[in-house]
Amino acid sequence: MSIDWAKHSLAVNQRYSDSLSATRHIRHVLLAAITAGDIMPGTRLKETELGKQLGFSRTPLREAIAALKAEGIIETGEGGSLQVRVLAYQDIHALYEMRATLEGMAARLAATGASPAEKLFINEIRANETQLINSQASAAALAHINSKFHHGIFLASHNGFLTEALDRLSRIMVLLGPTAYSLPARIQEIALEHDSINEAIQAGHGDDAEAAAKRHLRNAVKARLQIIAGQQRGSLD
Amino acid sequence: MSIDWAKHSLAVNQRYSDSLSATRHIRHVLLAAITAGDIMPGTRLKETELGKQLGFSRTPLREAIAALKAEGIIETGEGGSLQVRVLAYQDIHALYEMRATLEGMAARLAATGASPAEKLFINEIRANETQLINSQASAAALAHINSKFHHGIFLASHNGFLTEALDRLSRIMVLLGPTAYSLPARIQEIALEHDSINEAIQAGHGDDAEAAAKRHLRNAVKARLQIIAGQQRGSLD
DNA sequence: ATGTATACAATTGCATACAATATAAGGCTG
DNA sequence: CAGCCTTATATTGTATGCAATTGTATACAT
Repeated sequence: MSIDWAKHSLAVNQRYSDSLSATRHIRHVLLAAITAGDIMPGTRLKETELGKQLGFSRTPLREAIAALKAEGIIETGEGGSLQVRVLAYQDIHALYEMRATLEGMAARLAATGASPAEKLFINEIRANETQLINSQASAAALAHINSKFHHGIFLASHNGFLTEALDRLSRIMVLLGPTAYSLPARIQEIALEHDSINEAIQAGHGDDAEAAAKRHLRNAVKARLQIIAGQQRGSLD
Repeated sequence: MSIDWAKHSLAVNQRYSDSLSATRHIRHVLLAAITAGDIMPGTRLKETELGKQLGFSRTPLREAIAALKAEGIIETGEGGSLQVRVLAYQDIHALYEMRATLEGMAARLAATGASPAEKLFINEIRANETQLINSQASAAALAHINSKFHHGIFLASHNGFLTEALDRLSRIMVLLGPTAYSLPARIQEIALEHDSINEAIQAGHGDDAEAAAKRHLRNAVKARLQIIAGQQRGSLD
């Protein structure tokens, strides 16, 4: 395998201006590589090889891996070998079930407790998303603004544990591969669903916001299953 | 500080028959020590000292700490120094708010999706709890059976991510100190609240189970605030 | 030809050694 | 006497080396 680590390194360094410990740096780079699909679930990770490629010794590497194992991104195989976690089919349902509950909670709290500034901010992100969709932006750009919209709601919940739990789930979601923005038909649906969440939050209607968020995620899992069905190949050769 | 590490080590070894890697062993021992109150929140942890006391080198120690940092049990101070996480007052509300949502979800799923065997198991734990209360068992024993009751419901939800999230919250809860079982008046209330959760689960009533679990946690946070108020001392000397 | 056993290579787990940084103390100067 | 700078010590961050375990390949026997 030959992965362009510099690409991921750069994205990290831009934000932290090189003043990141090796352990945290490695953790970010590994996450970025997994998110980008450069390292697929099930890939075996060899400490020696990774260390050489990244230019760090095994000690900080192992610490970063210990953290990622605690988060459920990396798992140890039977013989102690390391690999990127492979999600089972039922994990997908469990994952979206959790997200539905937690994002529903976040939307409710945002509707009832967010500050005016936070609501304006969420509304603005939503407007930007509309612009991007109308300008036929790339799937990556749409996925990015989508993250910002959801994350803005998380933060507006004013509950650090909720935000952290949802962030953690988001990181695990990248193990599922391509986002729903690879389905053109789904893009317009997402826009409508985000609109109803946003409107309920702006209006301060907690019940509506929670319901809208849960609906959004029920539809999201449906789209996800569609993507997975499209990826099926090889198993019947 | 002189902590009886052997006590915590033993508890680990009993269950895993000494075949635990140093990293996992250390992680368990540290968690046990924090849970037992031997290491209070805010305590500074020095790697060299801990390593010497536990009889391991700093490498596995740092890996265990990296995992605990990822879980939010240990945090790094400004100069990179390590300390057991100190929860802020508002963290308590956020924590219980999360638990209310997640335990409500777990109770609902247990009511609607648990197998007959799982429901019987939960019912049995509940019966054991009644026995212990009637026999004036210690606060520690009551806290233990309480954990088993809640954990049984988590597992019966058949959602690994939910179970993991709740386990994680439970581990963070130990940072709050003594359990509600130190309040004699609360014990009977807990029994009643557990009963209504259990009955709803046994009857398969999802809505009722969720509502009962949420009620239980709203009362729990009230009791927790009472404990904290009772611990107030020194600040007005 | 297939199954098994043995030897070798590769990889992980742990410990020690070294480097960099933060903290604290003590002396010097204003 | 107070404040700051300097230095020394303590603690964290990183690298390397060694031991033990696991995976693999090859050879031999059935």
